[in-house]
Amino acid sequence: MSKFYITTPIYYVNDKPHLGHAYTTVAADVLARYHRMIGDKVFFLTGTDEHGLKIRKSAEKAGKTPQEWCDENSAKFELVWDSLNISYDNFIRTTNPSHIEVVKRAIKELVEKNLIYRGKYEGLYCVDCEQYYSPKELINGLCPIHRKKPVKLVEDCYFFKLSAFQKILLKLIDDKGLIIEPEERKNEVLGFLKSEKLEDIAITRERVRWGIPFPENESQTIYVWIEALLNYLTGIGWQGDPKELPEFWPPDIQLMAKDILRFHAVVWPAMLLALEIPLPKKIFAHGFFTFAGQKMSKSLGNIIDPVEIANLFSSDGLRYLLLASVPFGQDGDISRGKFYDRYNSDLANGLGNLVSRVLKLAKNKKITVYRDKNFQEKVKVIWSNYQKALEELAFEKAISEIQSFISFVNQFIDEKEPWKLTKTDINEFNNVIYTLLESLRHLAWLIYPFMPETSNKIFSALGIDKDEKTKEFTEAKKFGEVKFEKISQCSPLFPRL
RNA sequence: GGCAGGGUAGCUCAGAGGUAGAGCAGUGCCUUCAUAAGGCAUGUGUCGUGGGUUCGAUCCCCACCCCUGCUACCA
Repeated sequence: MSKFYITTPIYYVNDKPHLGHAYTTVAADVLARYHRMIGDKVFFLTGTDEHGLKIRKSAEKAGKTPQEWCDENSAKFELVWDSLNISYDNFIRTTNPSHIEVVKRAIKELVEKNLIYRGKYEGLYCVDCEQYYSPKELINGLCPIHRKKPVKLVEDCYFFKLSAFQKILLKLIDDKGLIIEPEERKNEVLGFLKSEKLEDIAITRERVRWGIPFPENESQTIYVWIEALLNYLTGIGWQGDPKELPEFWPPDIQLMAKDILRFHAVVWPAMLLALEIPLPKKIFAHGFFTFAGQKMSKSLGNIIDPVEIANLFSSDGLRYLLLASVPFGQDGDISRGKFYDRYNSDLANGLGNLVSRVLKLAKNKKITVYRDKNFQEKVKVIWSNYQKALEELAFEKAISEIQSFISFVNQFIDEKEPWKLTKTDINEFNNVIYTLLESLRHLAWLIYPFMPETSNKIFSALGIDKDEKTKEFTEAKKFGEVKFEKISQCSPLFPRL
C-alpha cells in the first residue's frame, strides 16, 4: 500500500464553475477513487483561489465585501463538486487564516534565504482598470477595455530570484526528476527554458489591496499566483517549516489545464527548490475542448454549466462522457449531440442494457459458484490493460477496455442462449448465469472510479455488501469465487435518451 | 519569424517500410433474456500536395500547402 496525493488547481472564485473546471476535477476524482480502490492511501485536494484585484472589483460591483463574495462563490464550487460526487479530502480556500499564516511564514523563509529582494516594477498602467498591461496586451497602444492610453508607472516591489533556478530546472525536467506530461507539453517547457533567459519575477503588488500582506512590508500584498501555488502545501496541513512536511508530500500527480502549465512547471518547482522542499512527481496538463466547434468563453457567452449537462445525462453520465470523449492530454470537441450518441451507445445500450438482461436472466434463480476458465483469463487481461491505462492517465483507453468487456459478455450471452438452457441443460444454465453475474461484479469494479453511483447500484443488485466491496482488491479481482445469494432487480441504470 | 506537434474511412482516432485498421454512424441478415436493446456481415478510403531514396512508402528524405500549440512575468 502506498500513498497517493493528487491535486487540481484551485479555481479562481470570480468564475462560475464550468465544464472545464469539471473536466479537471472529475479526472482527478477518477484517479483518487481508482487509487483508493486498489488500496492506496489517498489524499485528494481541490479548492478555490480567492485573492486579487479582479475579485475585489467584482465584489464591489455586487455590493459585497470581498470576503462575502468569496464565501458565496467558493460555495458554488463545493456544491457542484458534491453533485458530481467529487470525493475530495480537503477543499482549500486561500482566504483561510491558516493558509494565510503559513504563506507568510514561507515567504519569510525565502527572504531569509536571500531569494527575495527589493526592486522596482515598471509598467504601463490603466487607471480605470487599476491594472498593468504588457505591451502585447495593448491594442494600438491603448488599454483593451477602456481604449485609453495607459500611463507609465514605477512602484516598489519585491522580486523572487527565479533566474537562479533555470539550470537546475532544466536538468530536473530532462532527467525526469520532475515529470511533465504529456510529452509535447514537456517539450514546450524545455524549449522555453532552453531558449529564454529566466527573469526574476515580481511577487508583490503595491496597488492590490485584496491579498495576503507581504510580511516584510505590509503596504504590499503577495502576488496571487505565488500565494495560490502554496495551497498544495497548506492544503495538506503544512505549517510552514520546510523540514517538517506533511505525510502526503510530495504530490504524485498535479492535474491542470494546459494554460497554467507554465506556472506549475517553472515558477512552482523553483519555489519548492528555493524552500528546499521535494518536488511533485508528476505534472500533467490536459487539453482544452471546444463545445460544438466553438471555443468556450465568457465573451461568446457559451460557458457550459456542468450541472446542466449532469441533469441531462446524470452525474455518472457526465463523468463518463467527459473522459470518454477526448483522449486525455489532447484537445477535443464535445457537444450535446456527441454526448447523446455516446450516452446511448455506451451507457444505455451497452452497460445499462447488459446489466438489465443479466439480472433478468438470474431473477429468482439459485446460482452456485462456477469458474469459467475462459472468463478468468479474459478478465485478467482486461484488468491489466485497464490498470495500465489508468496509470498513464489514458482514461479513454481504460474506458474502451470496459466497453470491450461489455461487448465480450454480450457475445457470450448470444452464443449460450441461456433462456433456452432452462429447459435443456440446467447445469449449464447455472454456469452461464454465474459467469454473467461474476462479469457484472467485475464491471461494477471497473466502472467504480468513473461512475461510483452506478457501480454501487450494480453491487447492491448483486447482493454484495460494503464489507465485500472493501476487501483486498487482489481478492476482488479473482474470477469465480464469490457467491451470489441475494440477486435483486434494479431500474434501468441509463434510460435511453 | 523561431521552436514543437499534426494532416489516415461520414465522425473520433489507432497504426506501421511490403500494397491500410478500431469504435460510432449507415446498410443487410439473425435473435428475443434485455432499455425498439443484442449478435453476425459489410468500407473500391488518391493514408495533405509535389518530388526523391528503395525491389517496394501511406509509414524514410526534401520541398510546399493547411491546422494547432508555445514564444513568460495577463498587476
